[in-house]
Amino acid sequence: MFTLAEENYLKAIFHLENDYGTGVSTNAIADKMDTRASSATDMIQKLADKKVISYQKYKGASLTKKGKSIAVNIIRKHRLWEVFLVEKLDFQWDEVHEIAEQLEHIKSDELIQRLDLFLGHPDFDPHGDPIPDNNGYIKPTEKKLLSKLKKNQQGICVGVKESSAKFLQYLDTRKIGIGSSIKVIEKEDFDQSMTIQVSSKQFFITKQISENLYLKTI
Amino acid sequence: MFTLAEENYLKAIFHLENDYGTGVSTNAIADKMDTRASSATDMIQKLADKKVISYQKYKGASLTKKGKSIAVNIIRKHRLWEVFLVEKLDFQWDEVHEIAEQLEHIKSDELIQRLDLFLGHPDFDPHGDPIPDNNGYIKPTEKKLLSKLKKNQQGICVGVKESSAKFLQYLDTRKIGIGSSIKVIEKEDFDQSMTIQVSSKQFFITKQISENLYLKTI
DNA sequence: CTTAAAATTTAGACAAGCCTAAAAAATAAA
DNA sequence: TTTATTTTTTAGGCTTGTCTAAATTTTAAG
Repeated sequence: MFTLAEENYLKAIFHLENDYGTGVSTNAIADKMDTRASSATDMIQKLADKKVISYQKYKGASLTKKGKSIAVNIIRKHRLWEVFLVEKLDFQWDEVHEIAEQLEHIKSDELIQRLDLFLGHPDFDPHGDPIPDNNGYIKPTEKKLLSKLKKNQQGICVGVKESSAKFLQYLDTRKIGIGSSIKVIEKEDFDQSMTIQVSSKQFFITKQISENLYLKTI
Repeated sequence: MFTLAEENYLKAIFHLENDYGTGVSTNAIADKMDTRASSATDMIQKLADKKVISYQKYKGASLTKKGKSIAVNIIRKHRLWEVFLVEKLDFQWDEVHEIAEQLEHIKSDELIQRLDLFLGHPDFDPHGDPIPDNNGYIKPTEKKLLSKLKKNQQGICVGVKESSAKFLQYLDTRKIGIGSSIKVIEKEDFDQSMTIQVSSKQFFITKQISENLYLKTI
């Protein structure tokens, strides 16, 4: 069995490997966990002892098959709970992350199986992230960062990269959400800022925004 | 803020005061928490420092107003989650206790408020225990242990005292549940065993059973 | 009322998970 | 390629919550 802290480290390492490739540095982990490198080293050694990561001193860490399976299961729980909070309890999409961070650690396979059924086996969470199935399989989705689009290209918003409450609220006030149709009207080479059109309205957005919005191009 | 362990101790002390009166002994707490008296002493002293129990060495502990309010809130959460598990996820009443033991520690007032609304402000959990309202008020219910009834008296089952899976399954196999009409057919003075009638069927039950079933007499 | 038994507390230790400070290794720069 | 910088690890300490063993207090028995 794994402690709360162990589970959170495994999840962090999973996300880091996903975003920046395999072999995660101690500093990257410490950073993600908002802790010190020395604490991260301690935990990395413990997780290596437990065979959920492979690790060589100074060379970074990678999840083993077992570690990945545990991490994906936690992510599955997190995302299912987020769907529950939004669909059943009428939370806004920017309010659910912290609560799901707690709920994801509840231990009961039966619970998750029944929750999944209750929610109608959803494929995506409220931020557009795919929900791993019971075997840990994550359906690959073709999505592009808005920042990668060129002038006049368009797409449907299918997800957000960052999901902080602040960012989600920013989107809310501009009526941008999952399903919104977004078209690039103008793109500035110098600072990557853009003018985009969302259902007849035009907005000016910075690179920081366009790098955190996923689109499915059409 | 209170840790998981602190919350569990507060809950235990609340139940002990409820069942056996105010001023709870260290041993009783240790017993309930399935730990050693020395560990209980440590925690009792910590809780006293935090002003959630009043405590004098060798004289037992009692919840302060603040401590009681925290304990009741945890119990409220526990019972609401039990309702959710049974009503929405179709769990059996004997399967929900352990999961609710975890869920009761999720920290979010908003969550509980919305869950309560989602469930339609239930008054009782699946074992017949009253759900404290948002202010911590527990509606007093007049209920009697089946063991207190005399021959030929009858009532409606409104709750169970013990809620272990084993006991609940025992009741299930005999089709006894919340709402069942139960009549005392015969009562043995010597060992307090009884013959009871539940919807045309008669059963022989021991004292151990009748002391764990609550009835509303009619 | 004095002694035996039971209940409770204290003392000292340990694991988990974190910290700071310092040492060691790896990487980048001159 | 030698030095400087950054990254990572080690060493030693702290808190929480637990334990065992021993000391102390309370209660019960004779």
